Amino acid sequence: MEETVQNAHAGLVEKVAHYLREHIVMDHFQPGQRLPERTLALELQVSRTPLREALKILAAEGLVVISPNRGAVVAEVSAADMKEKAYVLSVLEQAAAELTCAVASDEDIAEFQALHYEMKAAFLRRDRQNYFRLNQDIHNRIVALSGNATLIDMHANLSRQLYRVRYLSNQKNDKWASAMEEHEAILAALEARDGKRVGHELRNHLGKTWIKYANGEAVTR
Amino acid sequence: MEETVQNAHAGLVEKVAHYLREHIVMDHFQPGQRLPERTLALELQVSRTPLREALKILAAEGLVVISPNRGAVVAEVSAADMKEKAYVLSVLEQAAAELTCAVASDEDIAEFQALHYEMKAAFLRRDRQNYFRLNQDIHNRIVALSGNATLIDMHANLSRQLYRVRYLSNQKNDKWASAMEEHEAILAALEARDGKRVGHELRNHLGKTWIKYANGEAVTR
DNA sequence: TGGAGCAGAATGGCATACCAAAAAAAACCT
DNA sequence: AGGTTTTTTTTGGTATGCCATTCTGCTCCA
Repeated sequence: MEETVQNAHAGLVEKVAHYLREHIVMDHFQPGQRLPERTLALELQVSRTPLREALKILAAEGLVVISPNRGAVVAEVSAADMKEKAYVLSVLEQAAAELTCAVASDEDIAEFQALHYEMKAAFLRRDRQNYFRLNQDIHNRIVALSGNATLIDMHANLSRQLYRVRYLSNQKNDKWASAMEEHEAILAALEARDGKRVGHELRNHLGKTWIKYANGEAVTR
Repeated sequence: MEETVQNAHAGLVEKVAHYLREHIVMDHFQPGQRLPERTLALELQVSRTPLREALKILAAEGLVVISPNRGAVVAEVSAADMKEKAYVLSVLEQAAAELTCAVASDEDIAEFQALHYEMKAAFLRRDRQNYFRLNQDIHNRIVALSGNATLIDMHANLSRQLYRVRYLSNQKNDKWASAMEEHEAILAALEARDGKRVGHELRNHLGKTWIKYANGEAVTR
């Protein structure tokens, strides 16, 4: 865990790990694809040592799978896996929401409102790109405000693993309008600082999103 | 993540990681204690390479902290950290319980009953050791039956990190009787296959356990 | 006497070399 | 020609060495 703002000057393995994470998550590496150490090391202009260490980290995060004497492979993610992860994600967000409601300041709520209406603007303009970004932002902020570092880390981790799916889901979501409505409900509950309700709405919202994805099949090879 | 039954013959890093995990979790290494590569490698009779890789894994799991150019240190666990983790643990167990109730077979429930009454026997004999073991067993089994691998992994991970605290908490728990009562309630809800209720009782149960700990201060240096 | 500065020792970071296991390819036998 | 065995090549696992950074404690100066 720990999420030192990485990058910059810190260790090579962090950079490598960060690089690989991004590429896996953004789907530049296919699931199942092998990650041969020498080749990759050559490409990244680093030696095998930091690369190997980075791979161990990614394995611990569940993004790659390392088989003994067989090396690292980009983790296969079945629709079932995604559903599982999404479920846990929703559970975590629900829990975070309850905490957040208990501690959010007026300014925090105001910021949620601001983000929400920005997002609504993006929705009205059919600007999926910004809608997606703001949507993510709101969800992350709900978790961030919870103040529970463990929760935040785990959420961030899951969120990363679902990024790809979530992004694609956003692109072709035909029930966009209803998703927007659900967000209205979330905001309303936030304004009322009703933790249980926010949690419930969130869980409902996320559940729907993912069911939509799961049915539509997708991506995962 | 990933929890291949490891051990046995698999890679050296797995063995080293497993060894360190156990020792950290069992409190054989003090929080804050440095883990110098050369020294440790010498002790474990391995070279620095697999040790370093093992440390990266443990860092990803949150058991050690690695600072750039400064090496690995057993993660400090403040009472606040523990409370955070315990909270998330309770959230995960609650979620797992709901799933488990939905899928548990009659045999599964029977096994819960069996374990419960074994535990009750240990309680009546004031056998804290076995009480603890059975208690853990029940909680783990509830999660295991959920069928959600992500949830299971995350729970196992958190559970490890809390092992030390939980163990000590068990040793000096003066509200043992009420804890036992809570477990009665959990079993009853399980028998009724009332997911919501099991989840609620579990969350309540765990919450109390940890509050007891947090007040009593402890361990954490 | 106390603090700033400066060796020297300790330690982590990265690269490389060597070994063993597995996979691929080639040769051989039927 | 097909399949099996053997050899070669590839690839991951581990050890070690060198370099950079940090830490320690000593010296020297105010």
